Amino acid sequence: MRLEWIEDILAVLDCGSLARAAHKRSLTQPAFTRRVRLIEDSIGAEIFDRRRKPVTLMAGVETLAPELRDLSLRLRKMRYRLKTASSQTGGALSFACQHAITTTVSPWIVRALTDRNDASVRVQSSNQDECMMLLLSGEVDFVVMYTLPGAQTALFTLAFEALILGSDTLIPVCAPALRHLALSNQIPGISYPSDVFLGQIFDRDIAPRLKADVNIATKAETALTLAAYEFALGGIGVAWLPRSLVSDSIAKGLLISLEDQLPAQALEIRAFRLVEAQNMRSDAIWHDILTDIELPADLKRLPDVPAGRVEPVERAEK
Amino acid sequence: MRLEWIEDILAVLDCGSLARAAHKRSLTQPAFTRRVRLIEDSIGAEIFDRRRKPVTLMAGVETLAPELRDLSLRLRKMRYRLKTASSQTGGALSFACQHAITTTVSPWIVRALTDRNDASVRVQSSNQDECMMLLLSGEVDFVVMYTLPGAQTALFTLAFEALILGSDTLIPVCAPALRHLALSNQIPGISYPSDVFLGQIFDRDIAPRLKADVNIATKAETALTLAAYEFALGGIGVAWLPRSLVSDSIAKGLLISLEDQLPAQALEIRAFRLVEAQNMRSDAIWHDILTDIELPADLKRLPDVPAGRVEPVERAEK
DNA sequence: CATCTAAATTGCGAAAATTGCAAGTTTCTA
DNA sequence: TAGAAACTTGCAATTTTCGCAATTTAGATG
Repeated sequence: MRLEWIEDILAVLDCGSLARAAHKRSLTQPAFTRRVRLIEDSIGAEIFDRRRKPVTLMAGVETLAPELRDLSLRLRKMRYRLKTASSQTGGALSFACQHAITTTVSPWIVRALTDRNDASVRVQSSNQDECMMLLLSGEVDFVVMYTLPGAQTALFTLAFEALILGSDTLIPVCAPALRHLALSNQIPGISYPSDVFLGQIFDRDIAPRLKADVNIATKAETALTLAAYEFALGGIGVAWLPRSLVSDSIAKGLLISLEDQLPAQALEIRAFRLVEAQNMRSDAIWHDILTDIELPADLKRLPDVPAGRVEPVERAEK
Repeated sequence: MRLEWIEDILAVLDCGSLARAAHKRSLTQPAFTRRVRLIEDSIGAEIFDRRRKPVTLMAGVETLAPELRDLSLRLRKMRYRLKTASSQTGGALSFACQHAITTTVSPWIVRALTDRNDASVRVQSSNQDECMMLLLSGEVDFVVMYTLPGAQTALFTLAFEALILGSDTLIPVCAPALRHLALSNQIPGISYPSDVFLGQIFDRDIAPRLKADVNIATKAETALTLAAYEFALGGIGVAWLPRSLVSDSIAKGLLISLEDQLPAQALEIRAFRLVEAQNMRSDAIWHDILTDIELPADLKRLPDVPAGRVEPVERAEK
């Protein structure tokens, strides 16, 4: 039995097919098929239902999902505790943020923390799911993520305490040379894979608002906001990027904003932490520093959104 | 994180050195050293304290031992539940017993169960530790093991319910041709490794009672009672074997008992089950069949030992 | 019913991991 | 200060794991 296997099984459950699960687990699809069969062989029973084409879990196994999730989490916690049991990283405060946040918001947070606190700060960036796992396994003290204004992204349960740090907007931009194309009905686009957060935002909240006769032809796809930024600068196509990231380039005329012609999407920047397991130091930081951190102008909290602590959002199944 | 790793770590904790842990985990010592380093590399921290020569766990890691044991058990349980979730073995009742029991007592139990019950019965034999793990992980309904008369073998906690099925005696036997040697001061012996149950019995309860001037020269060592039996028949040396196993051979003159000259050790045959997690059927079997199972004469309960349910024995650390 | 397509499996060669054996090192112990 | 026990390293053989390409299979479509 391995943590790896448990996560493979859960990936199949969550994704609904081997192909998508393979992608989630960063393997080619044939390799994942084999690994899944290895798991079955090791355990000595059929775990996956191969009678239908999108392979799913056997009915009996789905019942075990909650226990599997719990084990996955506890194993991650154990790994982390083993890691820190001897080599006391001790003093360092750590947080995680989505890749897209790393370049815009996180420097301000790090500065705010180091200004008022002598302890060192560790930052790591990852995708949304992984950020939450880092938080749940105790590996980081808090996470900073983009969320949709208002409320319920998946995964946020009563176990989290949230704090709005600021706001941002995902705006369509392109190189000035592309202006004529961007106003046509056949727009060259730089898109995000639909399994990363920004890709989901695009698919769910931006794409539906495009004019019916407008078609976006994906020229490039990347999961990394910074790569999309470079592509946009290079004139590959139109990219939806956080305003905070591109405001400089727009001011310099390297990029132009298309938000008058194409839909944009407001985003909130929130910090989350576990309500349980808080130590004094991280508590002080949470209240003293994060609640009124001074972000640059284009990341300021929107006036109509109440700042400060918000109620934990409604529980949602993934 | 793997179940394998957790058990490796616990083996080091329990054995107190890499060498012994390697043996327990059935690897050569160099291979185990490497695996242990692989674990450390994967986790990214020192887990083992190499400053002293018998390598031990880092102090901080020992703290995590209870959690590690719990995870180990839950992973085993999960493996079993995954195995049985789809392919409902359903009807079959199953039990495990020590290797030494398999040939003597278990046939009678199987017969008693199949006589009164239509369901099929699964038996597996293993060593003592593994039997307990099978029981704890729910993989078997009960286990049957030799114990010392009276009480506290290791590992038995309040979570178990015990039942005395019968008694047996570990007696010294040899081929008739060896009688003269067996009565000398230099006895050729067939011994058990000290990490199996019968080996521990021998080291702790039989060897100390040998006359001071008697020396046993180990000619052969085996963990399997049946192998020791064959060795004894083949005239390799003196072996301590359950009376029930050798009574036939003694009657036929193939072996002779040396219990007048050398120490013997009475053993109890007990069944154990978890007090929790009992279903109706296994409960009925426990009470109706096991409590007054009819064993052959040489396995009968000793008259001075009260039959029937006994109180759970005292908790003991391994 | 034929055809098409998404999804899963299989063949194969390369890269990586794992292990045992033999030969060192290091650290206790007497 | 030997000697021994306990651990580490070198090395070669074996096994696993993986990606790519080709093939098969279950549903969907016309």
